[in-house]
Amino acid sequence: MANQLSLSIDRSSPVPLYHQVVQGIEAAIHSGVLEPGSRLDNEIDLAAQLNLSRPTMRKAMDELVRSGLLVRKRGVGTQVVSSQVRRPLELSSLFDDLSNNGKKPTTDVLSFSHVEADAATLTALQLPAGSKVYHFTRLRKVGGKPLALMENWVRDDITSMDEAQLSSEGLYSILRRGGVNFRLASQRIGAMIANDYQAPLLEAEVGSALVTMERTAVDDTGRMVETGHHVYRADSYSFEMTLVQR
Amino acid sequence: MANQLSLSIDRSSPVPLYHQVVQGIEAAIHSGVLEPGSRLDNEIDLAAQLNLSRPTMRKAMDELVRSGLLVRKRGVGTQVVSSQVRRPLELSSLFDDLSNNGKKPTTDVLSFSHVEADAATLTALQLPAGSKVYHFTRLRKVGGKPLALMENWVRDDITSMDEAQLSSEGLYSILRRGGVNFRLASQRIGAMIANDYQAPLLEAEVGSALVTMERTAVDDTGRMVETGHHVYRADSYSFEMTLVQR
DNA sequence: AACATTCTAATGTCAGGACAAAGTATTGAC
DNA sequence: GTCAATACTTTGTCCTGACATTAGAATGTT
Repeated sequence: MANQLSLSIDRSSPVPLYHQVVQGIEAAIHSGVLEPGSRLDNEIDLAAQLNLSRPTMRKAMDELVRSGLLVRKRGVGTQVVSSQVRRPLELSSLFDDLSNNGKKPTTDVLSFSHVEADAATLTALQLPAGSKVYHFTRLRKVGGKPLALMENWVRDDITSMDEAQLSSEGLYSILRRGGVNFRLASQRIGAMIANDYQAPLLEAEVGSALVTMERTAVDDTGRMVETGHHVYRADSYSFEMTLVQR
Repeated sequence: MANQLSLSIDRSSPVPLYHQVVQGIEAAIHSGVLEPGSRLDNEIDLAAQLNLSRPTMRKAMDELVRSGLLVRKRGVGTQVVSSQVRRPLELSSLFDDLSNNGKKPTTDVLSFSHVEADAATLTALQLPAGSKVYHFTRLRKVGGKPLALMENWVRDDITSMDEAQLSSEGLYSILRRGGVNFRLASQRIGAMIANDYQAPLLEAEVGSALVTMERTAVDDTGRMVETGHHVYRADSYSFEMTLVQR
């Protein structure tokens, strides 16, 4: 079962060794060098082949198992699962997702204000009473076709923003440039019926199906940075994810 | 910053040390002993306090960071994020989820057959032409109220099943007892409008919003075990999850 | 007082070793 | 030939040790 996956490790590179291994195996799987179902060499041999220690090799494989590309079984070995399973949902904005897929998203800023937060927003962002937030509504289109209607509230003590920025790039890239390091987000996905306000904007019929998402994002200092309520046309958007059993 | 979280580690227990630490810290966070925003002692001290090595302590904290309960920052320390963020979506059945929350779900088996798989199912489960599968439709109720309408296809070369089993327990517990070790599932969540068939069964209006989920589950040998198409009443169900930045 | 430099504390990465536990395959007894 | 006991392979857990990197505080210089 010697599956020679000729990876090359660059010890002078600033990217961690285990991460180089992760990238190498990912590439091998996606390119078809490692076929679904094939067995890898055992951890010790693999580590020896790459002149790495076993813990480093294990850390790399841990990540691949977590992301669902590999499957391990004690006493048996490690197998490649199906390469066709999709990547797990990531912490990124819709704008980035679309851009990365070669699409050209555009944004219409329907409203923009810098106002005192209402009670619900204060709770969601855990802000003291009287705090001000940016509040805006955007319509995202791809190829001229409306895809998503997005309402967001962003705390104003991190970076300033204006309408022009929002219409030319994604919210998350603005915030990242403002020094925000996102760490996690909790979100809820559901469904609703397009109402009189949403339907014309999304160029859909009143009563057609929409996917809803509510999200609150937290940065590395534990601050709640942003909360939003988005709706997507159900005929052009859905959430894909991979769940991994621990 | 000595945050005495008096955990006790049982070295004779079969549960791994790092997992005992995970459970202990989780409990401390949920019970409020560790408040959101508070800083933990550094890894080395914590390990010393519990008479553990640093790698073991780190592995425990890694898991907590991954699940979104802790946030680490190099040169600074480790903080508790927010106790109110929910646990990530897990690989379990709706039946288990409801049971664990103290609900009493019931299941009506609307149809059940053991037939040759159609083309779409053969593809989804990656089976050879002519394979037979179990195909059934179930209606799940909680407190007498319909919640979900579920259509599933299960390969028949793992365990046999019948209508009676399905009406008394969840699909996943049947499969687990049949020796299936689930490893991962890929799923897609979207929305649709209730049609003439779905609406009366779910006791909803035709045209009301439904959350849709398509899922294919893979076991530890890489076999596609089950695929299904579920719809949920949007007014009583949504998917909650936590995304963690890697 | 403002700025650059140095120091310190904490997490991040990596090594090498040891033993435990779980499956699988082999061997042996009947 | 069948079944149970044994050996082997592979992953799982845990340890000790070392150095790198980063963020922030303290310090010194201009």
